[in-house]
Amino acid sequence: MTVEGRPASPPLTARQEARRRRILHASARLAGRGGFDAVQMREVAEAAEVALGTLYRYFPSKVHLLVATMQDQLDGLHATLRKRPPAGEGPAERVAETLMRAFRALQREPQLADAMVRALTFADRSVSAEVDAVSRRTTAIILDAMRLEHPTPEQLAAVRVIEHTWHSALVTWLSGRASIAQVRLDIETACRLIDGPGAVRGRPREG
Amino acid sequence: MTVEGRPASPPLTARQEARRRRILHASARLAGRGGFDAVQMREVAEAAEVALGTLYRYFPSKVHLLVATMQDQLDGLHATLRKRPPAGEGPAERVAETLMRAFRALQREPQLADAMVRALTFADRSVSAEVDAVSRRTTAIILDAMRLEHPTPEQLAAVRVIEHTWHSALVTWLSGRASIAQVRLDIETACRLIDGPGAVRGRPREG
DNA sequence: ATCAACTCTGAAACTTGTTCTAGATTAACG
DNA sequence: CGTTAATCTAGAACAAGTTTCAGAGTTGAT
Repeated sequence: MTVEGRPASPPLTARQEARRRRILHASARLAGRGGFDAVQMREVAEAAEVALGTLYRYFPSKVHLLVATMQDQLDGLHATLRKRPPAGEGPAERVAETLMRAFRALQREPQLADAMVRALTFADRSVSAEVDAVSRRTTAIILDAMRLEHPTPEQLAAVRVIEHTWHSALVTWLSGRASIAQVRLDIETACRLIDGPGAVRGRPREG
Repeated sequence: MTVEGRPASPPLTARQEARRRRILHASARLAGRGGFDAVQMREVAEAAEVALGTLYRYFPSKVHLLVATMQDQLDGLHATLRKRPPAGEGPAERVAETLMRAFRALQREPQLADAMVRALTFADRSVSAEVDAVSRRTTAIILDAMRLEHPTPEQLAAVRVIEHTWHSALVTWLSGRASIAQVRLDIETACRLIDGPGAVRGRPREG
């Protein structure tokens, strides 16, 4: 409820920006080890060389902190993906390819992924603005991969379902209830909605 | 980590069964008021007239308790649905109808829904067996609604995506980031996968 | 009925997220 | 510079989940 985050509000001084960075960095590093539980506010504060009260001024809760960490990581991912766009033939293929690439990135840091995703799904209404920001970034990544001038309403609806699937599949994988292969299958299934019933008449696709 | 739950293991005595019931009842009642945060272990213990240590012997964590509460509620829902099966024409329609009915049930107790769903998505590996049980119950409800003798592999894949969508849409609704109308749309979109590309060319068939 | 093993109770202790306070630092401005 | 408001620090305090422990109560087998 305090401040921070939105590029509006008082712009941060250089030292404040540096503090914010140190905090996010410490958060990601601790998360990279023990996952959600290892991100302990006292430890984050200490690692970032910041008082506990200051940490709470920048991020009003542990969930806020981890969601902000996720925004950070997603931005990095989006930039990476832009540099090497997916090569698939149709929108559905490209989206599936992009998401699986994102998945492999998360696989390299499963504990970090765990921390971020748990925070995201545990977030209550007080974090909805930040969670929404994460959701918008995800949508942007998917739409980028589709590379369509004018997505139809059906395709936009499909994107929503794909996002739900991506998100939920991630959760089941992180909690050890689904394999990567299963996740890929789920994502590919959801992506079939993109060139839905209409597109089937165009061409079956392959890959 | 202790015991409990699985119908295997030592069968519970009548008094133990009664304690378990009191605990689940207290949990649901408290959740029905303030949601996840209102389910405080000390209060649950007091309301169930059980010592705190005993509560933890029955349910090794708050998350375990709430997931067990969800199993309970789902069983009730499944029984209700069996009594009045969905009336839609095709499998997709019936599944969408069923899920929206479940949704309305949750709408009547939004705080309870919040507590259960937050617990479910926050659960870590130590709860995966219980979470899996919830997932199986959900799958059973959907397959019931489809009313197919031999669902194809594609349809089973569709069911997985529908479950993901249901689950994730629920989360976004509970955190105030999506309207009921939006949830309905998302579920209907996912349900289109059931009579997917194959069914379009062949025929809906029902059994 | 008796003994051993297990279960339940009540209460304190411990952990970690969160809040609060008093004083030191910093930043903006004259 | 000097002042004033905002920010930061160190540390105590509080809240709720979880653990632990000693003793009372139950249970089951003999």
